[in-house]
Amino acid sequence: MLKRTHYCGQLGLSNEGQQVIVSGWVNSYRDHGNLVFIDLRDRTGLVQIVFDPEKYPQAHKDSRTLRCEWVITVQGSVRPRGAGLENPKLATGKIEVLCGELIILNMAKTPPFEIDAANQVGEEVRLQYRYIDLRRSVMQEKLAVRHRVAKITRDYFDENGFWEIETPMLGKSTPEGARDFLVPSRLVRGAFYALPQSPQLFKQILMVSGTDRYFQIVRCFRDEDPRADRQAEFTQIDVEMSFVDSEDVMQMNEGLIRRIFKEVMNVDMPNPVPRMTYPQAMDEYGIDRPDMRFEMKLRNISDIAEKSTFQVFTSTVQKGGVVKGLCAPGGAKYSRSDIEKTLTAFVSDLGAKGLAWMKVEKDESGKVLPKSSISKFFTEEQLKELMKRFDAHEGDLMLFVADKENIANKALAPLRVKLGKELGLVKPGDFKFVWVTDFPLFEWNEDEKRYDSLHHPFTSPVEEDLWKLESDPAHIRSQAYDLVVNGSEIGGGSVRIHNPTVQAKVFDLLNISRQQAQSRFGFFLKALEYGAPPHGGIAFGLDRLTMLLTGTENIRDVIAFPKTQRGQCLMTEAPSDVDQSQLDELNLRVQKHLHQLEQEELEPGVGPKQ
RNA sequence: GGGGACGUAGCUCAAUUGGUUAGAGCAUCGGACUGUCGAUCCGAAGGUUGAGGGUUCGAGCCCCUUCGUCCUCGCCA
Repeated sequence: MLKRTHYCGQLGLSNEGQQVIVSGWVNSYRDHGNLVFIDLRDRTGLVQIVFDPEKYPQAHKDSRTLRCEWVITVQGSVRPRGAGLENPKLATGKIEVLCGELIILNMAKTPPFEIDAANQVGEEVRLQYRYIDLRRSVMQEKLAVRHRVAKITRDYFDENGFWEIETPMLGKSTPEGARDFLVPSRLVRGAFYALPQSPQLFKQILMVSGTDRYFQIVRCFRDEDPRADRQAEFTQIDVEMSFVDSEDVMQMNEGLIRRIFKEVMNVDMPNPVPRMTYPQAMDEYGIDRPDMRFEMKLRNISDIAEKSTFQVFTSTVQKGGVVKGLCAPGGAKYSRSDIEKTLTAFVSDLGAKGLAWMKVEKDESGKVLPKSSISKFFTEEQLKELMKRFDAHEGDLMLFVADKENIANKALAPLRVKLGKELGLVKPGDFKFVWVTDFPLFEWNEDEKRYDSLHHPFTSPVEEDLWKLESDPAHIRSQAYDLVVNGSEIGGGSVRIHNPTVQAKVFDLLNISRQQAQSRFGFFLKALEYGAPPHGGIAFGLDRLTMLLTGTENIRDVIAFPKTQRGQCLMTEAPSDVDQSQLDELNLRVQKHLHQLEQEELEPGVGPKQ
């Protein structure tokens, strides 16, 4: 076998005159009857191979049979291309390899799509033939970035005294949080493992174990419906530290992100990273993960709205709701139908009952005032006050939602981001980092008439709020923190409860009985009683981080073998039926749906689609 | 579970109001060609219009069911 001496993309003028051996896939071929040209591809890039019948007739003859995606090895000499023959589109375009010996290692069927045009090919086909899709340089770059992030993570934590410790994949199901993926046990009949939603309790127990500093790049599983930026199977950079407060955890871990952005993107993350409290984030951005790349902050105008004669506003405020809005700079260019069709539809999909609007324009007398069908319900004084509240100028568009505060926020936050992008307020290549802190420990669950953890039940309250556990749980702040980049939460964590008494009180408030707590988390509560150090940690979403670093909005782009929205792998066709004998061993029986049975009746002997 | 978009040749897309034999580009196959680089030129082949049912003289198009992909709400401690 001819052993490779160089990667295709590495060759350049410095190799002039050298005998080289390169291997890879035929990216394209151009047969002139006389000369034959091949662009050969490996993961580093392309290089042009020339086959000259006068110099190497055998290689030339063989080269005429080559087709795209065949796998070949070429031995030849590097030579500069003549004047005017260089290809500026190719990194190796100043040279070419004159082939002396061609070895065809493998032929290939015609690929289902052209690799160079794959960015226009439907994702379904790309996922079916993922091995071909991944040959593209853009995909290989994403894989490389992901690798770089993992490598930097391991180096960084190693340098700081962390150990990478694996935790079980086959774990115990707990009813809290997301739906579990279950794995039936063969040896314990009728019992199930759950795949981990995160290694949360294990990493805390590792702190009790005296491990002191732990990290893991770990696969997690949550059986919930996917979105563009999440799927059921994902990867966390999971971290935990002992004898620390939240400042220690934030500083240590922003150091990791700082290094990643510097080394991968050459982006300097500010030091220190700006902080924002949860109340401020909700107030000004309507969401706990504010996109700080542009202003356009939300403003509460309930006080002004209350004084108007616009009933939608006044009645909302009287019922305890709010009138909140934003001012889109230059937004007056939206036509009335843009606003009332597109923007109103956008917010009503998010639960808002309507969207009030005012364009800031010059009237006949030259006065710049908000104008719309509802401006007549406001005095000129009030209109001016509105403009002042938003610092609005001529040509701006003010938009308002009147509703319960959480609904107004839920509608306005995505609207703000949509408008920010549409109005070009987001600069490409801009990264804005912020730590969001001071989350409430609980949120009230109206349906269940109890409190829910905002983060998770092991999050520690802020010490000076501890006394409120009995009297005022709704206003306890937690020692939790989220790192947000460009409106995307890339990591979150907290200082944990290490006191069994406090942990028990929290379970009480979550309406988890002592007995339930014992059966679900007994092993963990027991561990806390045997000398738990104060500890805290964080987890980063490796997939989302890689998305930011590669500039994609699709999580499947940064996962080598992703799943579709129904959790299927189109390449392997998982999940699939299993043999009856496997089910028997596990003591499982599968109940078929009616339409499945009907189909089998129609086509005897044909099972459901695999 | 709800809402939306889509599904026509290997790929990306056309196809008038429901009307003749469903077209084009790229890819593929054959041929030509002395330096191309998304080569070019000539020619050929390629279709159960995702599947099933219905309406109709007639369905890619209308209706129903179903399968699949994507986006989204719910969900995601």
